[in-house]
Amino acid sequence: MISIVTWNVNSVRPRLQHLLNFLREQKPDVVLLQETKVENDKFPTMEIEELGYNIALNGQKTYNGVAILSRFVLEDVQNNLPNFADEQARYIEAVVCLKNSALRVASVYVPNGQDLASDKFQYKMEFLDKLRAHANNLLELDEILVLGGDYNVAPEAGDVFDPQGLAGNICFHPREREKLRSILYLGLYDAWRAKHPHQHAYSWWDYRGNSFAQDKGLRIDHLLLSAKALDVMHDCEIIRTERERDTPSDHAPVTVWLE
DNA sequence: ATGGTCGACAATCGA
Repeated sequence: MISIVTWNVNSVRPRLQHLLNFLREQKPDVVLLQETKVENDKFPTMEIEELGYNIALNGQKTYNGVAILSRFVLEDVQNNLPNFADEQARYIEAVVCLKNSALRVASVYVPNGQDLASDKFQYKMEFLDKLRAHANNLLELDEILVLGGDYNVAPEAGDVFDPQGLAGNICFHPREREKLRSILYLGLYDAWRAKHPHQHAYSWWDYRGNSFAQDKGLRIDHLLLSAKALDVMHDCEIIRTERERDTPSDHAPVTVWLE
């Protein structure tokens, strides 16, 4: 059994103790981090390596930044989508070398988009288009593939606390949901939803307005699995307890276990 | 009622 986690940590440095405790307690095999908000030479590499992890980084100052932590050797590390000259560090991909097979993973940080009138929304649409094109190429390899990350899109009504009230809002707008579906229709599967067809649960809660206490959240952090990965999925859970801690990230980790 | 709360960074900006 191997476990793969996606977690938007909202800056790795103030979250380091939470992250190290998570690694010690849960002992995940692979961790896909988003919003590390730090350049590579300032990433807490030593502390994480001491716990037995290999690290691949695509860091950036102040904003964005993604990383892969792995108990197994990482090969073929790819920073940024190969078909998209992006100045923002939002994508890193690698092959995880298992004993008798290989697994390809990516950590994805889809732009937030701000609001529909913003040019940041156009950038979000373009990023999702480029991610779709690259995912289509990856699927041709017919591998065990896990594209984990903060997609900043809640797929369906059951993934938001107020589907009517949020219908036109960023992260739940029909245009974003359509783009996410276009990626899923390539043959990728939302691991958590596959395991919990009828449940309502969230992975992100705004710091503002006491949102977590009222469970006013969105499920925007996803582990998208190729068919071969879904075939061997054992479980998938949102680790809500991480959001309950003092000074948490606004996102909870999501873990998938593969046999 | 464009508020509210974080993080980075040093006055606002992004989320």
